[in-house]
Amino acid sequence: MSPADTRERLLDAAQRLFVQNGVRATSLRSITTEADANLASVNYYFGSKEIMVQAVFSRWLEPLNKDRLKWLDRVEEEAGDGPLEVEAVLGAFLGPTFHMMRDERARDFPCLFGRLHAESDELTAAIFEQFHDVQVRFIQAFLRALPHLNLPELAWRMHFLIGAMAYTFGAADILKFISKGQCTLSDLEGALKRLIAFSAAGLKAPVPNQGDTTQ
Amino acid sequence: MSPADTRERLLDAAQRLFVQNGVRATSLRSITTEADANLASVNYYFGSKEIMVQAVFSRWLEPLNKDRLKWLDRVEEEAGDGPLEVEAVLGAFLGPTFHMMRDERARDFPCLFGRLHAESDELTAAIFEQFHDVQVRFIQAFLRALPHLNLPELAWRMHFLIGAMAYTFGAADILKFISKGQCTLSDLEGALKRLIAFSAAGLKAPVPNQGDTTQ
DNA sequence: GTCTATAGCATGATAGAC
DNA sequence: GTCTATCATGCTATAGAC
Repeated sequence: MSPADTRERLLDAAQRLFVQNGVRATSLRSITTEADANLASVNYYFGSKEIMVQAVFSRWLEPLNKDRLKWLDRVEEEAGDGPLEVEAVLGAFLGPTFHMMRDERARDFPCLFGRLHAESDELTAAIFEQFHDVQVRFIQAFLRALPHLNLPELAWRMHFLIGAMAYTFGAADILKFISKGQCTLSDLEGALKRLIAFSAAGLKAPVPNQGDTTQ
Repeated sequence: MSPADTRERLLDAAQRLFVQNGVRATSLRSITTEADANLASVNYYFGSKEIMVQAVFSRWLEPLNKDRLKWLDRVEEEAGDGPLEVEAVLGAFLGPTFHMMRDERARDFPCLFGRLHAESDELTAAIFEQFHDVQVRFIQAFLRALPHLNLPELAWRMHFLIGAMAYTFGAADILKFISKGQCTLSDLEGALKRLIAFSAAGLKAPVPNQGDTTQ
């Protein structure tokens, strides 16, 4: 059932517990117990809790971001010299995360990542550095798809978009609460479609009048 | 400078440290040191750390939610029997939070609350129960302002909206990162206007075709 | 590679003097 | 109300047997 390799079992167990209780609140003891491994194994395989936390995140974040870029490559290729569709760029940005939830072992990673934002640390800062390439490429793509936005306006709207995404995964229980149990994340296609529809409309909205757009 | 009352000083210090380091990671020792009070004072005034955490949140959340309802009363009154404007309902929902940031003592509460979502607990569940009235009233108002949405579709969109809001306050450093330092939360009016424009467009967007809308 | 045992430290809570 | 001192517990990390 679970992989034989202790190192992988530790990562799986840590990920599961991080989702449930947060990174800080999860002890090495609970991880090694859950992984059916020895307390000392974490330090044997990783050297410290912090390095292990990094490993938990990098394990899925790296392929996830590669997926996003590959997907964006395809979208840009198909568009050629023509206009770039916002919905397509959004699909490249959001799709891989939703797709990830079809893989049983990666399933709870989007939830974990959604929750990470609140536990910001020196630790978190290191993780967000992995987004540099994705950030640069998607800013370019969005600017091309949304010629009515300048960089600061786009930055605000990407921020709202990322918030909506992070919250969708990290706070699914609140969705259930709002909808009186009628909405859950289990319909992944529907959720993705809804998030794209919502944020495409938000991104396309005209910029409201104001004085200074740089703050 | 700081209020003379120890109890208040403890709440202020706790709030400040919770924003910086998270609730779980903040020790009673650091709180009492920051508040210039004795280690035993937390247990003297509150009985336990958990009760104090509740107090930190209730202190601002209660007036905040009352503000939202009063603001919504006014919006509904002005609309009379006519149509209800989405932007006005959004103003009632979001405005009080932004307004709160003008009060020096409450300033970092929206950030704290934005970050809370990721530290969900039995503790958090109790806090979210304070939203019952606000939730009921705003769902009604949004349904009236957005007749093309049914409850499940609205619930999804409110979820996206709350995510964007929580992230705006809780992850302002990421906004700075995306915009290469050009965007900050310091222009509150601008931020509120942008968030309303973005989410009004998202809420108004037509519902994309799909089979089942209940999941 | 896996285990036990434990060092060294920080935590929340409390008892009791003032 | 405020303080010191301390308890019991839990934590990360490591040393060293097997």
